[in-house]
Amino acid sequence: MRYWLMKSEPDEASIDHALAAPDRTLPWTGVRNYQARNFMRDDMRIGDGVLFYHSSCAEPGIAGIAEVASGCYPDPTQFDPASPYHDPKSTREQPRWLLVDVRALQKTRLIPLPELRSHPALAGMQMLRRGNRLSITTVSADEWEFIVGRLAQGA
DNA sequence: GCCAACGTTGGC
DNA sequence: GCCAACGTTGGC
Repeated sequence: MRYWLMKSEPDEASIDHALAAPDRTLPWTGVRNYQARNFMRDDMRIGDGVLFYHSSCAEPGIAGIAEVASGCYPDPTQFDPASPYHDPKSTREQPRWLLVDVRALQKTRLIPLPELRSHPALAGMQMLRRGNRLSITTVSADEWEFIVGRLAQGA
């Protein structure tokens, strides 16, 4: 069992959107970075824990807990010329981009980015590293325990 | 809107 | 393969 942090812009897909979706599950469309794709392809397993992070918004931070709900499969938006995620270099025979389904488990209180940075226990978090832009990053078991078991209380 | 940091592209 | 130019991310 591994743990992940996945960024989403709440205007597009917030924790509330996920909780309101059928089976509380959203296809995680739009990943267009090879390292993030490879995490989904090579390392994610169904049932892995996910910290649902809101980015590019007024208050960025962790907004909920989720889980990986499917194996990876081609992201259909890459084939859609009308989609902002369209990739003309991708074909159905050889798709470049993959996604997994993510099932929301619970909304937490919003745990803001500055609060995450303030905890020495989280100093090594991949997403807190300087200049990090990856939309999917790894979370250690200790970091998961600290965030889910401590910071997320009082939701 | 600014800008630091990083990834990708493409000419050579 | 190098690397400059360009595009994107994302916090502030």
